[in-house]
Amino acid sequence: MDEAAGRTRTERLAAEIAEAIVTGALAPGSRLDEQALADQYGVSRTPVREALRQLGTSGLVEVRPRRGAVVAQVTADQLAELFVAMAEVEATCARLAAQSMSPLERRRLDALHDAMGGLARAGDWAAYARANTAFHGAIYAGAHNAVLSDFASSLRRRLQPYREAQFRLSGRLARSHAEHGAVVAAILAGQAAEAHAAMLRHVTLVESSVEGLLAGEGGAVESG
Amino acid sequence: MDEAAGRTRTERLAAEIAEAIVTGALAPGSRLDEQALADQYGVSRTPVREALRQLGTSGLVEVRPRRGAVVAQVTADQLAELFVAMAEVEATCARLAAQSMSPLERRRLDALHDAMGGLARAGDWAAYARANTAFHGAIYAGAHNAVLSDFASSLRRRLQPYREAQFRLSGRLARSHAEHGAVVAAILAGQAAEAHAAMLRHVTLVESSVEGLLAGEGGAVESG
DNA sequence: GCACTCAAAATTGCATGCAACTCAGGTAGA
DNA sequence: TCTACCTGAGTTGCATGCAATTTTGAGTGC
Repeated sequence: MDEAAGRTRTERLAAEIAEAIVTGALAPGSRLDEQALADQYGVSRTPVREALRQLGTSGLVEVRPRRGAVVAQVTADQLAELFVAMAEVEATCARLAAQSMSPLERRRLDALHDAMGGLARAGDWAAYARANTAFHGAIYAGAHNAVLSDFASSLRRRLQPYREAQFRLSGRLARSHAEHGAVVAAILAGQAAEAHAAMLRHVTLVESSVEGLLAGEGGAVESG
Repeated sequence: MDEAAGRTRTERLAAEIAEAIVTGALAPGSRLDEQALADQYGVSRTPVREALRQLGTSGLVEVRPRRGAVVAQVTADQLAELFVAMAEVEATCARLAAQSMSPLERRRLDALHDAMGGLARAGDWAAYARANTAFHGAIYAGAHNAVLSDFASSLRRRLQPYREAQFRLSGRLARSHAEHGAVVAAILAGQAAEAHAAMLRHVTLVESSVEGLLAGEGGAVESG
């Protein structure tokens, strides 16, 4: 059976290529040869081209007219801008969530946060990273605004390779959980301004943590 | 040589179709038949398909697999979400601009605001609408963050048909200019929080103005 | 008169082929 | 030796054709 029936080849290709980029299987700067990708996935160039265009508008791929596509090269400056943008948008979502989350949503967010405490104490960074995506996703959803939520998700996906590494740093897990605690407390209490500030602080700390990692790796901006 | 040198047919098509949608020449909900568009623009279906996909990811067009593309139908709820998202993102840009605009950028913003005062007094709503785009663009640019700036621009483009109508309302021009005044004063003074609040207030007032217009038109969400 | 079935038409998804452009390597001229 | 030009391979942009799916409309039974 052809998994994912109903979806077109273009969609599946876009998802697979995006996955390969996000996980680092395709390094930033790699050329994305249409014919090579077509051969690799056993399709023709047409759906490959459409998938690359789609990824181009989402920023994962840079398509240069008549000069081929490459995996988007993120400079240190662009990385900083991406982090600032994500911090601001997530903080906005947190503020809106504090204002408009339903009681059920608040309880679920609280429960999720509690569960992550166990993962942090156990040092299970892989599980924590997964739960972290769900945690931030719950806050996006709580903002009750699909436009902001989609944008935040897309930024998060683009930054995933750079964020994930920092969870392996010793002590980062516990600190992340503590920062989340401040966000959750503000949201549950309906304190909009405080939720905004706490989330901005949290993501900004993630950024400086990542910057420390990158500096330690010696210059090149790589996802590790 | 082909007029717009360097650009591909796909790019030109995407720009032209987007223009047609934004100006209302293509009404929301219209089917976008690939062959018909290809005939109309004198190209084959391939570049049309690629252009439609591209517009799909930017939200102007809804592409349904195997079921064709239509001009994105904006429901009243979605319109409200778009306005909230734009208000929040613009407010964020205003806050960042208050923090990081250069002296030159501040002077130019001030000059632009002054010039718009004349247009408002003259009641030249068409010129005011154009200058308004430049005004908000200057604030995006002043945030010094391409990611947020691009997102804000794309939201603004999507909402353009709904925003423009309200400038024709008597008195709206003067009030818009007064609201801008509060934003400019805060940015020039470097008062970040106040710049944020003033911009949020301004865009939210635009939203309620638009909602009044739509309600007055009698139900259907149209661009007028 | 209305709902359901089924086949033909229309439309999309994808493969293939060709022309135009880019770029690397080599050659002629200064 | 260096610059400029040219040539050829390789890649992209686009057109065309075919198969699969959706849609439409006529016909049938209730």
